[in-house]
Amino acid sequence: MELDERKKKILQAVIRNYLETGEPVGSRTISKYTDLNLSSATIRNEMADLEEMGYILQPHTSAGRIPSDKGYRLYVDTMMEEKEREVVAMQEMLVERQDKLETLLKKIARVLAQNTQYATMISAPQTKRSKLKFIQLSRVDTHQLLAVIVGEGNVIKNNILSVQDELDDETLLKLNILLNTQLNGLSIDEINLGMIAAMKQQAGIHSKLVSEVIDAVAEAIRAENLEIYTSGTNNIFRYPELADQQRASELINTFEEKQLLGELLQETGADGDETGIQVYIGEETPVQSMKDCSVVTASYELSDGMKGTIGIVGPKRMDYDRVVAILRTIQTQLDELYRKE
Amino acid sequence: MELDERKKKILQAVIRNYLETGEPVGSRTISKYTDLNLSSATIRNEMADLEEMGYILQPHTSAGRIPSDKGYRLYVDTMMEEKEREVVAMQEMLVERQDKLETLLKKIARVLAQNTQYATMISAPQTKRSKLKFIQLSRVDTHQLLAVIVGEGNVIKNNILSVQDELDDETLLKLNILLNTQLNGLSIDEINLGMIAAMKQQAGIHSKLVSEVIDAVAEAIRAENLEIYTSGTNNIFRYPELADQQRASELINTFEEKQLLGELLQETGADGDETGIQVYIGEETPVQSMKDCSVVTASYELSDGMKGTIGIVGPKRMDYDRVVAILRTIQTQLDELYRKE
DNA sequence: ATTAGCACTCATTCAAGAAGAGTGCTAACA
DNA sequence: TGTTAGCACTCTTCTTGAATGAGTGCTAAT
Repeated sequence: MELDERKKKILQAVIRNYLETGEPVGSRTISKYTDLNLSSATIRNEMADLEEMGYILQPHTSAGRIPSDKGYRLYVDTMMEEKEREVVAMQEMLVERQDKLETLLKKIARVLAQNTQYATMISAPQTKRSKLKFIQLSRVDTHQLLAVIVGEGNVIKNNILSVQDELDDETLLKLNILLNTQLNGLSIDEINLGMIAAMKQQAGIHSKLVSEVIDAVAEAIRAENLEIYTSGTNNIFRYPELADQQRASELINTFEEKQLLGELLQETGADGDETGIQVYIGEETPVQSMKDCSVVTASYELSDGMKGTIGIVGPKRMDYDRVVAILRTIQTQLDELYRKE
Repeated sequence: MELDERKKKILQAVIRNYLETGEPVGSRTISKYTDLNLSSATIRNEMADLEEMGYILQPHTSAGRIPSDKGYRLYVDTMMEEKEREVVAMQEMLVERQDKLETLLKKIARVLAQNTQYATMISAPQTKRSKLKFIQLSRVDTHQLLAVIVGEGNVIKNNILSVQDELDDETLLKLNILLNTQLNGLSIDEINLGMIAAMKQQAGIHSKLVSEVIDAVAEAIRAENLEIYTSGTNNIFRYPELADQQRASELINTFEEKQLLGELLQETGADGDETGIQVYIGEETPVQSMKDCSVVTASYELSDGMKGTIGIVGPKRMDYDRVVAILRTIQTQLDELYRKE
């Protein structure tokens, strides 16, 4: 059987209607809703075909039809029209660049959640790729050093290092100079064991103490924890099909634990189609607790190598058009904000 | 009418039983459950009295009784016995002091949630009170300075400051020395406008630029945002009386927004009885969305002035004895960890 | 003061019936 | 041959009423 133009139109009508109402949609509704001028009986025949082909399904014998994952997939891939309107409102929220990346990301998550009425998440750029701009060791206590590490995009890391013996001012100064000249401009990926060994050698005599510090700094730089900010998790209660205890509890847990979210968001980063936007429908998502949801992810890039991902989680009858449009807007906003400088 | 010994015993039995089952408890149950050797009829009479006095109430005419807020209150104030057992398991989780306060607090929230099966929250100590240990300005870019501020307990604050003109190395060094000598050991509360003015004067000629920087630093020190970490929010789904959509959604929202939590936690800090532990039952909580919950808060103190609060949110039939015992353990743990150094 | 007994209340459960939405199929029609 | 009207059928949902059972309040006896 072939999916001709009329069947497509009917499928589209079914999906659009279901997106709005969340209720199974019957043949009579379609007959009136579309401009096809077909009777409900004809629609019924076509719908039976569409069901056989797997694009829609019936919750029970005498109910209307709802889109299957396959149906949504077709819709997203070929029938969707991005909505431009309503997106502008977000712009003003993002115009000024925050000096703290964390603040900016939290704000984006928040605004997105409010705007879409779905749950949102956003991963901070991996520091692995970001280049070191500045390192500084300072003494805060007799046996404690503070290491401040600044990366591109003003990502800041602090670490308190404990040392056995006391460091004199001169050694500290030397160490600072050494660390900066050696490591400046490198990305964390590029700092390997060989380089650290070389640095230890250069540092010369104080071997024991100094190497201890260098190791600690290397460790601090390396320590990677993927920061993820979420917002609007309680939006899931807006959608009855997600709001029952079982599902809601699992979802909220996933959002709280954040670890699984990380995997989901990172997967997107890897799997880059040209737009950086990706849609997972139902079972397609790699996170089990979201099997009744759809997830739209968009990767963003602040500057070279500083990549993160934004994700929006909602019911399968999510307003794909709008969500994709909004994400695209944010992508360009961030791009403009950080590129042109 | 007077609350005699027997009535108290019956009330206690009703509450204990209700804490376990979550179901209204009837006269017959009490008759068997207690060692009073009274028939259900007698119990019924007593229960009628207790109801009249407002300690228990009937969901509907022919149901058993459940404790009222007033009943819980009496229980918590006079009948509770803290449970010692089971608490030990937490100890090993906290033995080693984390170098990052944030990590420690998150961990506490997590462990508490897992241990109690309630939702938990913990506020980081207010930096207002904490004494400055160390300030450092560094140049990260031509027009950007990084201010690192370390307080007692190794609380670290970073701020990127933007400046109009360029600062030469010498001025920067001077500024650093000035800031440290002037401000070291003071708490943020103590840094007032007069002091800042004096500093500007001392800094001398470069008035414009320098005063700009000093203002920015003062601002950075002052900027107060109460950090709150939460965990186990989805535990509320374990308790049917909280798990319906309306309530659950509101609660989860409160936990996500965190602002209201802040007010709740701060209130506790102010209102210090000697143990630092406080119980809010039902309507007593200042947060509207928790009117069907009970909240137990405990303040902790890391070192002089570094005070924060831990909160546990659960159903009114929360296991008060156990929760209080656990919180008390944590208090002493933190105390030992930070005092003896 | 305590208890046994009994009538009464009310939430909960279940089954049966009615209503309504929507289908599939057949037969008629253009 | 594609489209449509009509009708029987299916299945969910809502309502109703009866049965069940837990638990009470009250009265009378101990």
